[in-house]
Amino acid sequence: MNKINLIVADDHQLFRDGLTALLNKHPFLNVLATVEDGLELMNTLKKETLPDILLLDLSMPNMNGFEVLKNIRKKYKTVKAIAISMHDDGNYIARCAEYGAFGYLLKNTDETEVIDAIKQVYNGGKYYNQDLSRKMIDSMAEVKSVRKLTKKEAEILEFLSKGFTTKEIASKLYVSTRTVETHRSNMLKKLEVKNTVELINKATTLSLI
Amino acid sequence: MNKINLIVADDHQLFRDGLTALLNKHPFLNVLATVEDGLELMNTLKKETLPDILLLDLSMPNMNGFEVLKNIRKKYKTVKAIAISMHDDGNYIARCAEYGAFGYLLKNTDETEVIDAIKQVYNGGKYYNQDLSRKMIDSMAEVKSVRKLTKKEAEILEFLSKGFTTKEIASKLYVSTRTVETHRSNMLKKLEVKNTVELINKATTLSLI
DNA sequence: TTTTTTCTACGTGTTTTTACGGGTGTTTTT
DNA sequence: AAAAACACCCGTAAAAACACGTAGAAAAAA
Repeated sequence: MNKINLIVADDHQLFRDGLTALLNKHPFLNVLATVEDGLELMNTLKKETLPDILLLDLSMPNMNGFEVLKNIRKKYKTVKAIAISMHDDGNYIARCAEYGAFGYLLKNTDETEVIDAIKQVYNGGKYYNQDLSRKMIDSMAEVKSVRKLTKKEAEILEFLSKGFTTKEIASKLYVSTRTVETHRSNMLKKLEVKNTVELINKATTLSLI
Repeated sequence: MNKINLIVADDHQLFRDGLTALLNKHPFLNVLATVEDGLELMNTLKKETLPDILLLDLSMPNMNGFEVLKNIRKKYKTVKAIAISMHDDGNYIARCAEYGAFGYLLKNTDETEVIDAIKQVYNGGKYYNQDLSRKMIDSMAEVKSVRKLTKKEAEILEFLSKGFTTKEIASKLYVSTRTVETHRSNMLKKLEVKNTVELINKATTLSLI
């Protein structure tokens, strides 16, 4: 059996190194490289041998895990990504599945499960454990009903989440306050909430923000 | 030189195991146990040999790192805690210092720094690197100026952060909406912000919430 | 090229927030 | 023990934000 080549992507060096130390105890695994964000990853893939498996943290600076997944699927079809996240969140999981991740692991999983997942994915399978699959299905209904926010809406949401007032946002975007209010109000309807604080809370849990 | 006995506390098993694998490569370190939350830690300390050093994640369920630090200082004076957090946040660091942590490390530090910190603390020193110390000092002024929120204010803030409206909160607490508004407005002044969203943002970064 | 969606904006009536002020009881300082 | 500071409560009036409907032009999708 050939060695399985891996790359580990996570923004916390300690986690990265720890995980590598852990993986390296297994003689059939070979960690080719570790990177701290999506950008570095893409550069590494350009230059080095392609790995069989990519262990990918979702929350990274520069280019997050979701972006990475999209890119990988386009440019490096042979690389199979397994997401590693600390969020036990149906929406995250669903998005990973959608973007073509071959597996999803929680950071509070154990060594055995990681190894299992790697083996399974390497052999052509997928690894989403039951608990996670259920969460994903639960969140589906909700996510679908939300569709997406439009560009302008997302832009305004961004400002709202930083605490800017309607007036401030209007002047930044060179539109009338009414327009900003309309966009906000449309978002309230889309997400079925009643005020800005709830909007931001919900947008956050749906990772729209 | 005796071996340095350690306990690792973190809610993510993979991080815990990874860090342990990493520490165990060093012959003078000995990981006595790993635990996944503050409660389990306190139980372990009750029953087992006391460690020299405790590597302590701050964000854990059941009993978080800050609570742990308080307890440690009361009951187990010989155990020296080093906080390991992913938050590069002056306020966190300051609170750790206040509660008697002997060091503060970021999760994106490297192996060398961890080992350094452990050695230094074991030998009677403290380990707060320069960058962090500066952040702490920066945040000091701000934190002090904030004083504390009163009970009622904190209560109302809690509701606000969950997206309840003024009216809803008023009826929950059996006071007029005007009162709720007054409290909110006082908080806005205290934290020097201009609306509820900013209030919640700031309260969060100051960990008042 | 139709059709649909998105972005922009307005009007009107309602609700919420803000600014300013006042009152009572409790705790802290002097 | 008196004075000062704080915490909590509420009112009015004006300003801002909001709800809800409408609607045209531009952009995207079919």
